[in-house]
Amino acid sequence: VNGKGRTDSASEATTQRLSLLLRCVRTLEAEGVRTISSSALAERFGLNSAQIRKDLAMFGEFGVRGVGYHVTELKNRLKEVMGLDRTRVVVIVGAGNLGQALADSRNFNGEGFTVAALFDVDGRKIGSRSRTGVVIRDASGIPADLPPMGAEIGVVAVPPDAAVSAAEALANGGVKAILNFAPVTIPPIPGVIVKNMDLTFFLEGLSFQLARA
Amino acid sequence: VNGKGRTDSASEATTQRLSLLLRCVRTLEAEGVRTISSSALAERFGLNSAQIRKDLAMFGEFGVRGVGYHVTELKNRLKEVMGLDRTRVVVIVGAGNLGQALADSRNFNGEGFTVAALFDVDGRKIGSRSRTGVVIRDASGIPADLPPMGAEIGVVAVPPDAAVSAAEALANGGVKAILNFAPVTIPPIPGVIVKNMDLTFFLEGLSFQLARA
DNA sequence: TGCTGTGAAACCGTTCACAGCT
DNA sequence: AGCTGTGAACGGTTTCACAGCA
Repeated sequence: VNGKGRTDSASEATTQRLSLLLRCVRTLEAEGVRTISSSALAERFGLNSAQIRKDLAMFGEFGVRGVGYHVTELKNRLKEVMGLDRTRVVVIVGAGNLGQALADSRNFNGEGFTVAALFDVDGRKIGSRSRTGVVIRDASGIPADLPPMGAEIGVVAVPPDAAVSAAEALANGGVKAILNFAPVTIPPIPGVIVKNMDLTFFLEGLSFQLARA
Repeated sequence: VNGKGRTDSASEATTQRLSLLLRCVRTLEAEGVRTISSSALAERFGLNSAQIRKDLAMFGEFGVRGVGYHVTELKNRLKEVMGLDRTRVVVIVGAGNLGQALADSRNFNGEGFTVAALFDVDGRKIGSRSRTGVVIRDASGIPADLPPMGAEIGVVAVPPDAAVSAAEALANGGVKAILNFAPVTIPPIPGVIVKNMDLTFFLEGLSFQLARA
């Protein structure tokens, strides 16, 4: 809640739409488009113009009546609102296939994020590096190692039975948000945002839809 | 829509809850619990009992008044309803880090799914196998190779600019559902269910929440 | 008595439609 | 004239509360 009376909720769905919107705006900017109306945006990317306006209105008035939105300004405002105007440090627990894939991925590096380290319990992996050079450290050092790195986001990419303790170690190390890939519900941790990205749910969701098609 | 007047919608949220419920029920079964009421289930796993009953009621009446649900029966009914009582064949396009991680993952194998093949354009990878033995084939053979495998689900794990054509190739090969990991919107394909699992959205979502905490 | 299944109520997010600014 | 920003209507989902069955 801020002083101007806007900015209340910001639901899950809104959040996703803002990410999508940012991607669209980047595309437009790359094409050299200077200005765009909510309806043109909606038509181009298959969205709803009223919803775009509602979503944006949450963060102030940065459209120009009779004209639309200035593309570059819109992009910067979105990045700012989403906290992408600075780089956040990410650490990943679990240097298995998935953990290394994430550490090396474009998503987890450029544009607001850097992966500072991988952590694992496997002595053979500790000390080596991922393909793009992210160091693999000993998982027992998590609470002590994170503060100097300034890690804000922790990713859990370990087997199910190790997930909860990995999350706790990350929380002890001071991360403020956790992205969990293990098919396990992480119990709530005070002061930490936990987001589950359970791949099982997505696959089972598809299966479910296929079963009733 | 079926003959008994139930089974209409089944929203996204419902679908996810059913997956979660199945996981909970499996846990209970492993603990040897024979029977459980919706309120006990709700309390144990932090859910809402009325919602559990509503979700289940969509698929018939399999609770016992005054008692609750029989755990094993509930599990079997859920598996059936979600189409997990048989094994679906999955193929993955993109044998990079992520593709291989998925091919070898527990999620994508046991419990209703098997990964039959990986596909890639890189000649050095073609013909080799993933760590757990999934063959890597030439991506140009997708449309021809899929039908004999009986592939129903395709996973897109390629760089952004190759994602749309990968999805089209999968559709031509006859898959009925696609799970897309590339940060690109796949245009709708008639007769194919497309689900986007954009990792960028999840990370940006966390950043957004951190920015306003 | 105890719990399910379900109509009714409350809630939330989306869409509509227009007043008002440029 | 054109488009934003927004109050009001709508539709869907969640929660409540209870009738009815074991």
